Amino acid sequence: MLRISKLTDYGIVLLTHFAELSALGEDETHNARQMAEATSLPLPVVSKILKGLVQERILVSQRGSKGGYALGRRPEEIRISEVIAALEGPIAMVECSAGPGHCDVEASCRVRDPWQRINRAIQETLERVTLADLVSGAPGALVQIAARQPDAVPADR
Amino acid sequence: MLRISKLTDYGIVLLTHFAELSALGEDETHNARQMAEATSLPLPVVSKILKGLVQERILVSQRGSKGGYALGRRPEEIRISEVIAALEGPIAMVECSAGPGHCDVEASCRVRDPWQRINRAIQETLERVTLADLVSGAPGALVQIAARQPDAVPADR
DNA sequence: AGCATATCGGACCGGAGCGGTCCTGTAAAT
DNA sequence: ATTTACAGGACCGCTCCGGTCCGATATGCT
Repeated sequence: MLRISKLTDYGIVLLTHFAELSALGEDETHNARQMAEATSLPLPVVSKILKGLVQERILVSQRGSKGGYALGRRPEEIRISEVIAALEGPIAMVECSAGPGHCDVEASCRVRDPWQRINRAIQETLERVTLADLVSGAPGALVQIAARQPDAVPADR
Repeated sequence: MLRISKLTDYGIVLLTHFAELSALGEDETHNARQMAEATSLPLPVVSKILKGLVQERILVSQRGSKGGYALGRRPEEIRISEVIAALEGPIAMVECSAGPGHCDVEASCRVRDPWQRINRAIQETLERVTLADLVSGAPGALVQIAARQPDAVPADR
């Protein structure tokens, strides 16, 4: 299916919401519960995703009481490719693209090199899209919250 | 990981071999066993993949004794995107890109539209690469693809 | 100091889908 | 009629994903 994982999809939604809040001047940290409520996503899932994004410095975290998360950089500096890489590892369409040693006949493989190029093309496409591109337009963002119901998870309320 | 399935990867390898045989003037049909031996892949797997490729007319099949498979079109007319679609369904990075009805709040979703564009960009990247590009020793086309600016992602800023 | 809050890091688990096998039916050649 | 080979399934183990939970740590407040 050539799909990204659901977690990554949710991650984009969460980051979009962060960017919207940031655009409104609310640059303080927001905790996981607030983000979960705003996006209608389960809290544990949100928590897991935000943790993953912190490790790649896409978000910065503040522990303890009054703690929470905030964007680590400006939305224009956050590329979609980075988000995907943070949440599901390196972008590699086939194993052998991620590094050597994944295939025992890679020395003689005739398609490895073409795959590398295709992979690069996709990667560069994803690098050209930033978080700022996703939130642009559509003023009146405050009312319209990026709420996505997970279709596999029953609404637990 | 943004990866294609192993089956699809094998499918590309098999098709590459078909194209090479075709370039040598050997245009007869080749049966699954021959292809399995030539690529060192298990016969049942090869059989399964070839069956899938026939359904999308990428290969044509000949039943019975002396039967086998052959390319359904010229290598220049077989796009990688078609191969992926044949073996693992429509190219959709998120469920809601594959069609309506996958998400119950898609009407108000703020990130759906951006995802559609990203999805299209990837799809078009994959459409630009044909089987002929993969077998040509000097993949000039692929270099161009990687360098080309895909205007498919319109900067909507 | 002590308590409450909230992230951090990891373990844990059920289910879906993938990789892979096998079996029965059918078409074609000898 | 027999043999060959594709067609179309069912089937199954295994991995990985989506999702939950818990203990540890860091911070703010009283």
